[in-house]
Amino acid sequence: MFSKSCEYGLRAVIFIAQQTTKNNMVSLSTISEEINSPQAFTAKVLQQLTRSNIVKSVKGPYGGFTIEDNKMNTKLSEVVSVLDGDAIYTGCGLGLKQCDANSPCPLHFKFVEIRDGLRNMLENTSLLSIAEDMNTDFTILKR
Amino acid sequence: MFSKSCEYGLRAVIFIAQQTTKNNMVSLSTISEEINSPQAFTAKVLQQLTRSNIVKSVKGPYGGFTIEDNKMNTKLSEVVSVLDGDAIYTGCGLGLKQCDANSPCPLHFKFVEIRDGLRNMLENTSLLSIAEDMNTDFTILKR
DNA sequence: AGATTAAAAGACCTTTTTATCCTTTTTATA
DNA sequence: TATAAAAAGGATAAAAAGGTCTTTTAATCT
Ligand code: FES
Ligand code: FES
Repeated sequence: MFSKSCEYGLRAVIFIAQQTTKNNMVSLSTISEEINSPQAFTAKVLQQLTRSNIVKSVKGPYGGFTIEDNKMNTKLSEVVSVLDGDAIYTGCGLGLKQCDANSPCPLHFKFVEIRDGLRNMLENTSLLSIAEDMNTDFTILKR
Repeated sequence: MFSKSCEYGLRAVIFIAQQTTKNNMVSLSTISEEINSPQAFTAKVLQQLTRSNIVKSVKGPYGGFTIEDNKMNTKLSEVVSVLDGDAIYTGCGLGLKQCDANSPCPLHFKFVEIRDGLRNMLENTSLLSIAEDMNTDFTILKR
């Protein structure tokens, strides 16, 4: 479904969001331990999210990653879009160069339902809401 | 969503199914032209589908690929499963080693809905039904 | 100022996926 | 039986994804 970059990125940003609700700045090494991801590779992913202004990075002692207040309502769809592009929201399920309801592939109408379901789910899920859920439910970010 | 192998495989098998309803045996070169896919690569994919007994291949002059009557009710889910495995039906959206409702990731319950929607759609769509649809609707397999 | 801490950036390596080429095997039919 | 058609199979190559390592930049604390 998602690339490894995107999986790590989502787990990382969710972890950072959750820690942000507790006012904790978290370092790369903490993140990669807590989400069980390769550290150097995760660094690359976080750089992309930093450049996209989804997370904020702070260098030096006591530095790390955090999410600014007004970014806590970032939707998961934006994170996916930054890391995997938006082919997943617009692409043809059978790989035609573009998806077009006016000359659809045989799977188009069934596929678009699923694709839109995914997009709506991601567009309606903010980092803040996930972080709040995590503080009440028992959910995990590593296994 | 799907790998290139799977996209080509789905398009190929759908094309073969449609031609099968007209009693046409189709050659690799015809298939790769009609679905606009790299011929040699498509050959590899069709070999997998042949070994999985989803399509039948016939060597020699007037040979090619066809689908036997009792295989026309093969579901798209089986084709996807052969070519991409079933991680797409069972895997965690955030990439945890396994998806488990008893210790779910923060996206689990929202993700499972989408994932099951996709699986149900593919499990309920047979080659025959797609082929029949194509004979009434205008749909395409190349662009 | 100098030492230390931590992220950013870029070069590099490895594995997997995608794709091509060429030879071999099978088979229909002239 | 020779020939041509067509799939099968193997070797290889190119591209993309996944991952590591080293150097640079920035912040903090003596
Ligand atoms: S054209 Fe294939 S999904 Fe829309
Ligand atoms: S545990 Fe992540 S989707 Fe089920």
